[in-house]
Formats: sequence, C-alpha cells, structure tokens
Amino acid sequence: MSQDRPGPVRPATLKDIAAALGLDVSTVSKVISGHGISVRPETREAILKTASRLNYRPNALARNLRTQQTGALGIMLPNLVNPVYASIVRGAVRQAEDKGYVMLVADVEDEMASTSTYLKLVAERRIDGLVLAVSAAPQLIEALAAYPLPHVFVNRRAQIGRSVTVDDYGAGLLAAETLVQAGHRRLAFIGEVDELDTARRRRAGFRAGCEAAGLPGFTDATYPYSRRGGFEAMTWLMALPVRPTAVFGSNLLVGIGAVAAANRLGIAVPGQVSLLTMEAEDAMYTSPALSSIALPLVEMGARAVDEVDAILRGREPQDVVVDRAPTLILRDSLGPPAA
Amino acid sequence: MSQDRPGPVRPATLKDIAAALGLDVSTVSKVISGHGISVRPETREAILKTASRLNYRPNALARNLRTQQTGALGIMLPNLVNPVYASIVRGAVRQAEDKGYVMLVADVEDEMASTSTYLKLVAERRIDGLVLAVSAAPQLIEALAAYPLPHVFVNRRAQIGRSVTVDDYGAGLLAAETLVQAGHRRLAFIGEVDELDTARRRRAGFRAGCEAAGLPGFTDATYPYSRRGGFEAMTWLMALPVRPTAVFGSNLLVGIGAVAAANRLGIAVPGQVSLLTMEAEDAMYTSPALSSIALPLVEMGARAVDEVDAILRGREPQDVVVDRAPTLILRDSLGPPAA
DNA sequence: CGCATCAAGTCAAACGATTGATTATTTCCA
DNA sequence: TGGAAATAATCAATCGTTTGACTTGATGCG
Repeated sequence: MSQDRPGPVRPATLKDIAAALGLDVSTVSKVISGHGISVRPETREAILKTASRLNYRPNALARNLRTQQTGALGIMLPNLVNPVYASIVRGAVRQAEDKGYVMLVADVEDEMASTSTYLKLVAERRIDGLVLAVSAAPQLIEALAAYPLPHVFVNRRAQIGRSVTVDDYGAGLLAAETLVQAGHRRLAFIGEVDELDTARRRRAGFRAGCEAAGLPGFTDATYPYSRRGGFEAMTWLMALPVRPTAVFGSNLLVGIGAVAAANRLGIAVPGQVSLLTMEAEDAMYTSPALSSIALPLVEMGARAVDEVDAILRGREPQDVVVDRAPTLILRDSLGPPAA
Repeated sequence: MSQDRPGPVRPATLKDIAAALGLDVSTVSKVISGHGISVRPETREAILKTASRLNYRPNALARNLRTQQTGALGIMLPNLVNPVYASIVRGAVRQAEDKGYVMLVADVEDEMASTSTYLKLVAERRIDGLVLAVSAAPQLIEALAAYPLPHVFVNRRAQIGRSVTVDDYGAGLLAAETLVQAGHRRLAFIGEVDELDTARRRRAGFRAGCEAAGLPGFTDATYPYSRRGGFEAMTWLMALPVRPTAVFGSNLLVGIGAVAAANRLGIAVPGQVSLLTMEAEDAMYTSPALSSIALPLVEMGARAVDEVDAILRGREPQDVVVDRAPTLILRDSLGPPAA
C-alpha cells in the first residue's frame, strides 16, 4: 500500500507539467493547444515530452468553461429501434468521433419531448451543435429560433438551408422505372402521408416515373412507415377489385410487412404480384428475398455531422443532398407481370 | 434593431440574478442549488422569482468544473444497427434522461476501439459513469482497473458484481421445455460460441431442459448471432443425415436467417421442422410468423443506468438480473413433429 | 449587562484551461 | 553603443458555480 505504483491517482493537469519544468501554466497551455506564442524548440520538446510522460489529457470540463464550447454534438431522433434511424445515428456517431466530438443521443418520445429536450440541452449548454432526425413540430421550430444553436435536419427538409437528405425523389423514380421496365403497367405505391417529406419526395419521384412511362396513374396506399403499415397496405391492395401487378413499398419496414401480408394471403411473390422496397439488411432474408433500392443512410448521418461541424467553423449553412445515387439491388421479389 | 425584445442574447447567470436583487451570487447559488445556508423566506422567493423571470438555467459547464461531475453517462456498444443493442440503448437513453443525465453514445468498431474510446472519455472527464454493452477485451478490463470509473456491463457478465443481465438461462430452459412439450425429441440449438456469455447461458439452459426431459442430447449449431449465421446454421442442420425436428435459434437475427434458409430449401415450417427464436418486432412478420421467447432488453438497458446511478450515489456495485421472466409468444413456426 | 447563539448573508478561493497584455531578454543594425 | 525589434516567456483576468469561512446585527437569557 505504501509503495503505490504510478497508477491512477489524480490525472495530470497543466499545472503539474508546468511545475515539473519550472514553467508557467500559460506557456504549457499555449504549446499544447497550439495557439499563441513563440516558444524555444527545446522548451516545446520538454513540454510535449513531460505531457506524454504524465499522460496528460486536457480536462474537457475546464476547457469547455473557458472556451464556451463543449466538444459535444447532439442527435435527436424518435426511435432508435427503427433501423432507418439506427443507421443514421450510427453514421453520425462514428463521424462525430472521427472529428473529435463526442455524441450525445436523445431518443425522444414525441414532439413535445423534442422541444423540451432541445431547450434543456441548449440552456445547460451541453452541446455545440445538433443533428435533428425528428419531424419539425412548430414548437420546435420556434424554440430553434428563440434559442438558436447550429443545427441541421437530417432526412427531413424542415428548414431551407439546413437539411441533409438523400435522393428520395430519385429512389421513387428508379422504383417506377424498374417496375415499368419489368413490364408492369398497374403499379401501386405504399408510403406515409405527404406531411412526411421523405414520403412526399419518394411518391413524387414514383409519380414522375409513372408519367414518363405514359401510365395513367398508380394506386396510392397511404399507410405508416412501419411493418404493420406495410402489412395493412398490402392487405388492402390485394383486396382491390383490380389488383396492381407490382407494388413499391417506399420504406424497408413497410416492405417487410408487405411480403408478410402477401404470404399470409397466399399470393405468390413475384408470381402474382411483384414487390420492390427500400434496402436494409433484412431484405435479403425475407421469403422471397426482396428486390430493393438502397439509399446511403449511414453516409447521410455522417454528412449531417460534417455539416454541423462546418457551420461551427463559420461556413454558412446549406442544403446538402448526399450524392451517392440510389442503387437497385435485384433479388427475387420482382418479376414480369402475371400472364 | 435598437428596440430588441427580451429574446435570446446571453443566457442569464447567477450574477445577473444577484445583480438584479442586490445580493451576492453565493446567496443565489445556495438558494438555487438547495445546499448550504438559511435565507429569509422573502429573499428566497425573490431569488426564485427572478430566476424564473430571467429564465435561468445553471450553466452545466461551470457547474461541472466546480463539482467535478458532468451529469453525463456513457454507453458503449458494438453496433447500433443490431436491434438487440438498439433496444438496450433505447432503454438506457430514456432512463438516463429520466434521472436527469444526458447520455453519450459510442458505437465502437472493435475491441481496440473500445479501449481507446474508454481511455479518452475517462481522461477528458466527459462522463460520470458508463454502461458497457461490449465484450470484455483484456485490454479494456485493464484500462478499467487502471483508470476506474463507475460502470456496469449490460447483457454481459464480464466482471462479477458489475453486470446487469436478463434470465438467459431461463430463456434457454423455457425453449427446450416448450419444444419438448410440443412433442419433439430431436432438438437443435443455434447459438454463438460459448465465449459469448449470453450464448453460453442460453445454451446451458437449453441443455438443462433437454436433460430434464430425458433426452440424450441435442444438436449444437455454433454460428454467429447474425442473420447470415442463422441462415448457414439452418442450412447445415437441414443437410444432416438425421434432421432435428425442432430448432431453437437463440437470438432473433439467427431466427430470421433460419426461417429464410428453411424457405429457400423448401422445407416447411412448422410442417417439416419447427422453429423457435428470441423475440423482436420482426418476429411477427416472417413467413411463417415466428414463435419466440421475449426477454426484457429495453428494461435491461434502463436497469443498467439505474445501477450506475446507484453506484454514483455511493451504493456498492452488485450483479442484477432483471426479474421479468422470459415469456413465450406462440405464433406459427412451432408445431408437432412431422409424423 | 455581557456573552453566547443564531439568522442571514457576504467573501473569496477554488475548479483547470485559455488568452490578451505585459515583461524580460536577446538580437540586430545603424 | 543605444535603441528598435524580435523572441521567449510570465501575469493576471476570465469562464459560471460552488462552498467553507467569515461578518454583521439581532436575539436570548442567566
């Protein structure tokens, strides 16, 4: 006990380094932070060496107080268990780490919670910037205006100049083109209400694709982006007097629900109806395996962090659309229309 | 511009409140933090009123520096996109919020990253406590010992006295009992290697169940806890000269892969082989819908936060097993053995 | 009355790092 | 050689809260 090894004890501070070398803390600080003044090379060396010998790491608390920055970013989202959000968060968390931030995650129940969580984070000055993967409730927008903080919306175009999205329109377009290409003329689209802007864009793209192919229209099944939503949508579509021969489920969860419904109904996919959805890891393991369109969700999360970082460095906010194009992944759920 | 509304400007500080009332900041601080001294009721009132009028929120940065606490917890995990971890994190994030902490999430690539991330978090004093949902690499355990921080492992029994788990053994046992009950005598178990302690416990429970039923043993398919692992395991099992009549996939992902494999092989579930897995939202939407055993993952995440909080409040660390028992959810993938 | 006690505050020093202003020393050059 | 300029470092304030020590005036009471 008396002879304790270098061990943990108290982490080194600037003062320790300064004392060890007979220097002033300010000198040490300036060398380590890289700001400020000119220092003799040997002094610099000595400081750096002692710092690493003492295993010095700046105390984030102290630094934060002085600089009024936290080195932390936040991300707010409605549901971590939804793979769409999980992917975005993963990209964001990783990128934040790479850029030297830590990431604070808030999984908020509903729109009210998003506002109060925001207010709390801002008031306590816990984060330097924020990625919002939630829908833009009016209250939240107000709070954002009243207590501004560098932020972007991700996967949502909620405020112009502050969104990071992927090419949803292109995905919808590609979906329609793909189905038409396969010979289908009676298409259906499963998607959320137009209030959800990702749904709106995908639907718009899909519509454009149908029009370009000279189709009179398509059946629009407006259901929530959930497995259950997809299940119910497909059930509804299959009960229609004139069934579509191909269905685009504009979200992975919806696609999972849709195949499940077809299977329950004993409707062969793609024999009696073709199915195309959005991609995620599950798509390969349904029966049949789902043909799908992949969108770079993880990358979108990362880009959102890049944007917040850029804003923090003084660049003007801007809208960004991740430029990786939607890609088609062909598996087994897509075939020619039934004879 | 000259007549600006109360608006954002600079958030109020203790000094502002003190100045407004002609008091000392220390008095204000003591009233607001609730510590310390006696104050005349009317003074107290005045302070509280002014504080709320100025919309005062303590600056976490300053408070943290002084108290050497951050009000933040961390959670480290290998993969947010895996629904098992997503559930745990969700529970943890929510509970942290309820307890007044913010939650810092680190999604770490591999074991080396977990150690360096840990070291960074500790060195910079970013968090007061940590929930570890990663496997216990030796390096990490060393780092934990060298630079201690209140922590618990969740879903892993990595250090005695510091784990929060669910009844994995019970789940395995229940699985075996359920299959036996349905009339099966040739069982198979799909699970990770025994190094993963959740897999070990589930396997042990399953074995116990088989023994209790007087079965000579079971087929052990040791495959990774992933969709692909389940797919390959099932493929292997179905190619065996003597096939099991019922399979327990001891993880949801593995179960998804397993049904997919059966479907690809044209083997009827549950007609030719029964399948039982662990529960998650997807289980209802496979074909056939999976019978499963539910474990309280979200609750486990929440309990882990409770534990860290308790340790921070001075209670001794202890092992906890979330006491909600595994529950059986019967759907369509389980039936009697083929004649 | 005089001393202790108490209520109601104030004072001042932290916490550890940052940074503009300042001082001391050396170099350079006319 | 004297003074300006450059170099190398120190000084001291500051970020906003917290907290133990201290002051002041009033009250209790034997």
